[in-house]
Amino acid sequence: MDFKKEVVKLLQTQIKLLESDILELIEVPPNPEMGDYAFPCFTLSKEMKKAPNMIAEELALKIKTSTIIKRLEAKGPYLNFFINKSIFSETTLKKIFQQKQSYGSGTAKKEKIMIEYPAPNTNKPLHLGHVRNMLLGKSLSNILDFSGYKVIQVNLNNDRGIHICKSMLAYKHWGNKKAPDKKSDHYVGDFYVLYAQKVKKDERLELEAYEMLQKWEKGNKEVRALWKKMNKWAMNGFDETYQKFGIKFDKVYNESEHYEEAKKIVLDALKKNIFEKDDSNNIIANLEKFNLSNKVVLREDGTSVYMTQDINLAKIKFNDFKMDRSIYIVGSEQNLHFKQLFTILDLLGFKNTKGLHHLSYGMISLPEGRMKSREGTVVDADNLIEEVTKLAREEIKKRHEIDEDELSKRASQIGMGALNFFILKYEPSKDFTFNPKESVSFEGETGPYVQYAHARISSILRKNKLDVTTNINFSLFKKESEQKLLTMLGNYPNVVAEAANNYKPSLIARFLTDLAQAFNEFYHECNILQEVENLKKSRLMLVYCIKEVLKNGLNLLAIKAPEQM
RNA sequence: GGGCCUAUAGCCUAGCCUGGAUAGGGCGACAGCCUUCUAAGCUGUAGAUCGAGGGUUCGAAUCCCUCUUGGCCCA
Repeated sequence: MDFKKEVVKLLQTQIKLLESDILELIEVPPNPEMGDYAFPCFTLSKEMKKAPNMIAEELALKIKTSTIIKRLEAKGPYLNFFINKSIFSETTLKKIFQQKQSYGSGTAKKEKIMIEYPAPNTNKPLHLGHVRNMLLGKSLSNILDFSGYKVIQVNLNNDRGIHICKSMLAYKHWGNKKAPDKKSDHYVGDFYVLYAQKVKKDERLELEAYEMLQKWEKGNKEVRALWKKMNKWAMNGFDETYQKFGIKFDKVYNESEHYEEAKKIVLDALKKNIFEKDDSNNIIANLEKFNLSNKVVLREDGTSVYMTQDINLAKIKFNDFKMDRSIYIVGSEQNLHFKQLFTILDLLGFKNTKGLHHLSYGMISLPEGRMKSREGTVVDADNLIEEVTKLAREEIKKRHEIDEDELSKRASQIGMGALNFFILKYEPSKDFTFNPKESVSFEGETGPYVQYAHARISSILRKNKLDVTTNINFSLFKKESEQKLLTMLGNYPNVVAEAANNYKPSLIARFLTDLAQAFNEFYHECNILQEVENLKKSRLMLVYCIKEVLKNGLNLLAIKAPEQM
């Protein structure tokens, strides 16, 4: 049942516009009292040389109603359409009841989409920036998968380079060959911070780190062994954190495994005159034609830069998966880098440049300023999880006396719910300041607010199961709050599609706040269990469907929907 | 010096791509609502020259130009 199409059909009986043009024009009135769809008559007024108000009034008289569109009304320059509410209620609710958790999903598509995230450096633990990255990657994967695409999630470890050697060097000097006595990536990170402190007093360390890198490049056994050991610590630690966010990768690439062959591609392209040499003998890509600054792709001493790896990895990944689209989730400070990368790949004749996309997200800073790993002024991912879980635990304890197992389960669901939602509700491109004290709240536009609505419905349905063995009357939803809910439920598939098309999980988060809010208004206005049998059944059906959609949307944001809070 | 992004109430934010009917929310403040389905909730009040100026248009928070602010990047 497509109500909008019906509006188009009715309009076409009187006006000579294409279906697609009319669809573009149709909007939803700001207030439900004004109707369900509106057709603005401004554009017609030029052609017909009449005031839009007049046109609206004439059309209102001429167009005949149908079973689906019950009434139409001219309101100023708008022609407003009122749909048959009970047909709408019935089709929407029945659809949700039948499809359950697949309501809003897209038809299976052939298109394969690769999502690459969070691509950490293996010399320090994951921080708040990675948290944003991981949540975007994870939820976008969920949304695209739900929309019917084949999603491939890959990670890339930046596991070689001078920054890695710095942690290694500090460990070599002051680590006393000890095994980690804490989460192993944090242990590695401590030596990175230690290096930064020591190098301030002794500049020679810098040279020493550089020598270590050279030894590594030459395959020095001792250096390689240390490198292997510490990288394993780092990656094992990351894996634990990925698990907390429910992240799994289809494939993990390591920079160290590919950096040699990457150089060959560059040298080869130099021979073909695709690249050139600059005054300092670096190999560069000349991008002047594209209004981009030139980019070094291989240093004069033959060492590779990030760009060298990225060119090669783009090819490797494509050969591995033959994906149609490839989305890199990387911070906005690398906007130029990715513009250059995609242009360079184009120059090199890479087949799939149209499918490349940099999903850029804004910086997160702290009230004190920018986060700096070297100085230890970062919000650590694991500590953050611990903190929000602890806060959630305290909130639960204020309200309930429950056993430890249940308590820790709920605390984790609610704490992580608050964290995920807080970060995902912002548009990816927005910068924001993270204030640890104020940011993770459980009231207002938050994850727990949405979860709470879900838990309330669960509680109602525990007390009275939804009975579908007898007929449900779908024309009993007379309250404004009920109508608002029905409209929102019907619109969910459009929201999901928009989130998928624009790579914006934030749209789902906004929708969920609105739906939860509409439910809470309804909840306070209308009783369910005390109502007469007919209305009780209808309302149980309504809240059942709201619960399904809340859970559905939360899932897309990788947030659990607790039955009890 | 060049490029990209940003600006909406005390604070955070939606709307901007695709111009349209009174600029939505949230936090905080103030005033109310728990013997009734979970008060992590609900209702109400106060709070916005949509950064500034100009232009396009019947109509601009939305499109164009200039300037300012803050951020990121390149040299």
